[in-house]
This record gives sequence, structure tokens and C-alpha cells, in this order.
Amino acid sequence: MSTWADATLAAMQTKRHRSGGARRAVVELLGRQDCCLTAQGIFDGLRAEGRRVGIASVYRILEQLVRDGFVQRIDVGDGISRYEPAHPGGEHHHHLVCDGCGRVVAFEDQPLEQALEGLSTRLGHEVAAHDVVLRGECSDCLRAAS
Amino acid sequence: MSTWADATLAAMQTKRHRSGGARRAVVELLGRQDCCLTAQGIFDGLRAEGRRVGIASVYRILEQLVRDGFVQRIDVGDGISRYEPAHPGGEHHHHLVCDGCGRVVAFEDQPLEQALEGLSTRLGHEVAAHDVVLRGECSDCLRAAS
DNA sequence: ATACGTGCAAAGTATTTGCAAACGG
DNA sequence: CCGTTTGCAAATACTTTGCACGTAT
Repeated sequence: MSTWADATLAAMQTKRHRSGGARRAVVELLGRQDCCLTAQGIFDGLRAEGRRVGIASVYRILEQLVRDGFVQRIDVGDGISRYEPAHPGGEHHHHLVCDGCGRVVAFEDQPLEQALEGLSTRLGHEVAAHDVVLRGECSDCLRAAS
Repeated sequence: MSTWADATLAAMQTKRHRSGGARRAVVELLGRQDCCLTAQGIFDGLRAEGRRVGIASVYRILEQLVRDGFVQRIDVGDGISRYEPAHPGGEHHHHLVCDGCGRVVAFEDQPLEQALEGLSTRLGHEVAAHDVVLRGECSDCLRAAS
């Protein structure tokens, strides 16, 4: 379960030298999540655990993790960045944003994944990463909007 | 060529009552573009034409146009929103962001489009809109990074 | 004439940066 | 010990809001 967190911490330690407590805390918290978190959400989560961190450190650490490819930054269009562990090669999910309540839920879809894989060659262009964001009303909001 | 601009202006005039000069200017400028523009880009473009508009009006007008479905808001992950005419039903393109220079270029891909169309039924969930953003190095940057 | 549209300036909010203190190796 | 990491506070940048004036109908 914490395999991503361990691998990430080990790899970061190799690249840079010191490994501070705040980075470990952020990575471990991210490793426990299954979907994306906002920077503020990570900050709140760490504070809730009693960890005294600064929001700036959270941003700085996330920036490093994104730059080194361990974390994927996701932007669903509300102006707030979200972050989640990047599982290289492995399972891959995308996000569905509810137009009503703004909730973000994950989904997987094999045909979509295949179409995305072929893109790189069809475009004759390197594609390092892809984000797909769908918008629509979630079942709760559809019912409420009747 | 200006068919989108005309249709949009006409439809806006039906929904709301007055039709001010700033909105017309924004819609006409958008209609002349083929890919996405930032709010600041639209503002600069209008100023360059000698139109004295406020950046706040640009944002307000874009918000209306997005809400009414005439303009699509695109977020490529750099924290700056981009806007482009929405061509309902018609051709549909997505965006490729260069990791090197940050430039945004458009692309179309039929297999991807088909996978996206099927998503709504496969997920058992209404999907009103979708954004796909690819990241990778553009040919210029690939060459420069050798 | 009247209410919506617009421009300017000020406020708001997510994120970044400067800097001194804490900390790891 | 030395240099990276961190927390705080201040700064930045995009976007939104308040308000008075202009403008279309």
C-alpha cells in the first residue's frame, strides 16, 4: 500500500541530498490517498495529524514531486490545483467533475486509454503525459435538479 | 468565417436585452482566432485595435459566454485560463502544451474523439463536456534540447 | 427615462518568494 | 559544521467585485 511512498522517498533521497520531515509527511499522506487532493487539503490533513508545516513548504514539495514525475498535477478548471501520486505504467485514471456540486470523482476507461496511447505516434509528436477532464452532472445532482 | 461571431451575438441579444460594444468586440475578436486565447491576450488584442476596454469587462463577458455555452474555457495547468469559440457538434480540437516553451497548439484526432463519445454510455453518467490536455516537447524544443 | 453594460480601482484568493532558524548527514 | 529544508510573512499574479457613469432600447 505504501509502496509508492517508499519508492518516492527513496528516489528523492538519491536525487537530492537531505530529506526533511515535511517532505516525508507530504509523501506519506499522498500515498494514503486514492484520488487527488488540493494543496490546502494536504496542508489541512497534515495539521490534523498534528504536523506543524507551512503551506509554502507543501507547495514547494509538490512542485519538486511534480517536476520529478512522482506526482501528477491535475487542474479541473476551478483554478485550484490538485495533486495525486503518479503510478508509472500502472493503472491510470482520469477525472469527472460535477457541474452541480463541483465534486471530483475518478474513473477508468480502457478504450479511452488505448486511443490516448496511439496519439503519440499519430501526431508524430512526443506525448509525455495526458489529462482528461470530463464535466457533467453526477447522479446526486441529476436527481436534485429534477 | 464570422458565422460563429454572428450567431453568438444574435443569440446573446435574444437572451439578454442590451448589447454593449465591449461584448461585440470580444466576440468578434474571438471569432477571428483559431485557437485559444488568455483573458489578458484578449484584453491586449482589443487595446491594440484601439478599443478602450477594461480587463474586468473581458472577464465578465467571457464568464457569460462560457455559461451560455458559446465559449469553451480551457485550463492547461499553468494557472491561466484560456478561451476559445465552442463549435457545437462541429469540429472539435484538443490541446498540446509544450513542456519546454509552454506554447499551446491544437490537434484533432478521430480515434480519440470516438473513445470520448462512447464514454458517456460506458460510465452510465451524463458527460456534458470534455477537455483533453497533452503534455510533451514540441518539435522546436526537442531539437533545442539535444 | 431606465435598467443593463462598462471601465476603473480596489479587493480577494491561490500560489510563490525572501529570509532566518532548524535540521540532516 | 555546511548547506539543504522548513515555517512564517510578505509579495505576486490572476480573477472578481463595488460603484459610478455611459449607453442601448
